[in-house]
Order: sequence, then C-alpha cells, then structure tokens
Amino acid sequence: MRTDGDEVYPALAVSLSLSVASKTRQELIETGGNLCRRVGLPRSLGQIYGLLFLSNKPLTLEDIAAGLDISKASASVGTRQLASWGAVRQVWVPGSRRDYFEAIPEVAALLRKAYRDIVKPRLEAVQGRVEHLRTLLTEEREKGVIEAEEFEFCRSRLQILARFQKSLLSFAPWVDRFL
Amino acid sequence: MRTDGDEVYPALAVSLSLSVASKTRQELIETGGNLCRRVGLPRSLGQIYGLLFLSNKPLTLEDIAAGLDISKASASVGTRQLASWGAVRQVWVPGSRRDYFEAIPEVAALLRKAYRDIVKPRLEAVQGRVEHLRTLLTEEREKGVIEAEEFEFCRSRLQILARFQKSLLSFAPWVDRFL
DNA sequence: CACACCGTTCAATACGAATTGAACGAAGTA
DNA sequence: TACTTCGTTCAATTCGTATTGAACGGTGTG
Repeated sequence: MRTDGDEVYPALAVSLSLSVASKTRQELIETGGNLCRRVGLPRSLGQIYGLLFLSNKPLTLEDIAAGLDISKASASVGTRQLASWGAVRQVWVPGSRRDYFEAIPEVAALLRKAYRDIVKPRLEAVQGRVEHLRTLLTEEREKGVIEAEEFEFCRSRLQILARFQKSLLSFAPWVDRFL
Repeated sequence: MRTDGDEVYPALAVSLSLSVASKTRQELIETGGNLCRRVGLPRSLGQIYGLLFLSNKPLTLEDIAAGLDISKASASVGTRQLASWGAVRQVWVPGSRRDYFEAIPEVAALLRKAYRDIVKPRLEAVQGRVEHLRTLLTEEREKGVIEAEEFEFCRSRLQILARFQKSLLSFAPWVDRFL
C-alpha cells in the first residue's frame, strides 16, 4: 500500500488482520486479476474480489489496499464497482467508522445477475441496432444508392444476424434454469 | 488507407469495387468494432469482419485497408487472426495473385466454435487451477500456516468455486444443442 | 536478370484506460 | 475550534496493447 501522508514502515502489511499472504490466497488473487484482465475489466476488480473471497472477516479499504499493494483510490473505486454489481457487500462494524467489505460468495447467482443486467440488455440493444440497419438498407435501396443484387445480398446477411441474436435471447430462460 | 510508396490520389477508395461506403455498411462496421473493443479484442477485427460480412464479393487486403482506413499491416494480421478462428476464409481468385477474403456468415456456428475452442478449454484450465488451490490450501494447513478456523472457511469457499465451474462445464452440450 | 507487385514482420508509436497522488470534504474527537 | 481519521474525487501518470511505417522476402513479368 502506498500511504498518503508520511511512511511509517516500509510496506509491511502489519495491520492486516488476516494471515498475511498465504500462498493460496495469493494465487486466487492472481488468477482473479488475470481473469478480469482477459475479459477487458480492470485487474484490480478481480484481485479485490479474490482477496475478499478468501477472507474470514470483512476488510477495510486500507486492508485491501495493503493486501493488494494498490492505492487507496483504486480500492475505493474498485469496491464501489463490485458493490454496484452485487459482488461485494459493505458491512457495518459497530466500533469503527471505516467501511468494511466482504465478498458475496454465490458466484452462480452473480453470473446469472450479470447475464440479466449486462449481457441481455446489450443483446437487446444489438437487436434494435440490427433492425435499424435493415430499415437503413431498404432506404438506401429506394434512394438507389445500392443496386438490386447487392441489396438482396445485404438483406439476407442482415437477416442472418437478426435470427442469430434472437436465438441468443432465447437463451435467457436456460441460463436461469442452469445456474 | 495509407499506401506504402508514394500517394496516388488523396485517400479516395477509388479501386474499391463495392458501392463505396453505404451508410448501412458503415454502421455495421462501426458496431462490429465497438463490439470487439468491448470484449477486449482489437476493434479492427470487428471492423474487418463487418466489412466482409456485407460484401458481395471477396476483398483484397488493400480493399480492406482502404475501406476501413487502416494500415495494410493491420489488415494482414487482422484477417489472419479471423481466419484462424474460422470467421473468414481466404478464397482463390484465378486472375489475381492477391489474397482475397470473404466472411463466413454462419455466426451461430462461429459462436459454437468459439465456445468449444476458447471458452471451454479455459474453463477446464480454471478447473485445474481450483484443484491446485485446494491442495495448496491443505498443504498450508498441514504446515500450520493457517489456523483451523480460517482453513475451514477457505476450504468451503474453494468448494463453491469448484462446484460453480463444474456446472459451467456442464453447459457445453446445451450450447451445442442451441446454436 | 532487373523490376514491380504483395503479403509479412518488427521495432517504434499512438492511444485508451487503469492506476495513482494529492487535495478535498465530511464526520468524529479532544 | 483545531485536529485526526476516512472515503472520494480528479488531473496527471503509467501501462498494456493495438496500430503503424518501413524494410524485407518471395513470386510472377518484361
């Protein structure tokens, strides 16, 4: 962790209450980070979730920053992002006025939610987009921008797309049933 | 397109045989690019596929570079990548010694292939990873790095993960049936 | 055999996005 | 009211990686 203000001890996560850096935790954090990076998400998200996922007790922002050696800022925005996705919960600890976080371990539920809240809406957006393209194409045909043959070709191609994402949308119930 | 060698005409895709830049094509290219970027892939891939997808006839690397205003190099690596995924096919055109490309429009089949060749193997890799973590954890327990309580906690958490991706893997047949 | 044409490669660059440090505000504490 | 303690914000920086330009090799052509 990089403290703001002056340094105390050179990067020793001394205040961290959990058994510092077991290899297991370390590796889960790493794979979590990689997993995120691969999907185009900030690696810190996966790391934070991984850290919390193997944490006995809720952790503070400082714990997280220290445990992952990232800045307090990153920890802040990261936890907020995760919380907005329901992957992390902010818990109240009576004595302290810090924010404590814990992972929500129901991974399957998280994935289901992700599908409903992110993938599916986006698919529907794409659906609208394809429709738009189809009307656009016929317009251009009427204006004579495109010749008949090419028009027909494009039309069939767009139809393929339309059919495709309709079948993708029909996935939704199956996803729900499975997870 | 930025030609190597000297310029001829200021960026007019004059040699491009398809009806230059219909709005429809334009937009599909754009959404294809965005789609890729969102998933963490180079946008040029989506653009190339989009261009070819609405193309009557096979296109050369130069056509692609010109049509998308990207470098010949990008077009080259992009088409190769797409071809390696089976999203694009290199066709032989008798008269010319250039490489011609056309899109493979069976999007559903492409997705199925992507699942089998990319997602599923990766899931299996993750499975191995989780197993590794579990043995690692018990090792650490035996060495006394972790106390009993925390060990039990982590163990249950890892088990959640294991169950989760096992159910993910059981998806495979369903994916095949659906697309 | 020289020459033009094409696709590939690779080091350099450009670009987007994640991460950071410092400043700030809110809320407790003495 | 001065002084910590925390979390947030935002401009600046860093970092990964997509993209490019130039050089190269290979293959037909005159």
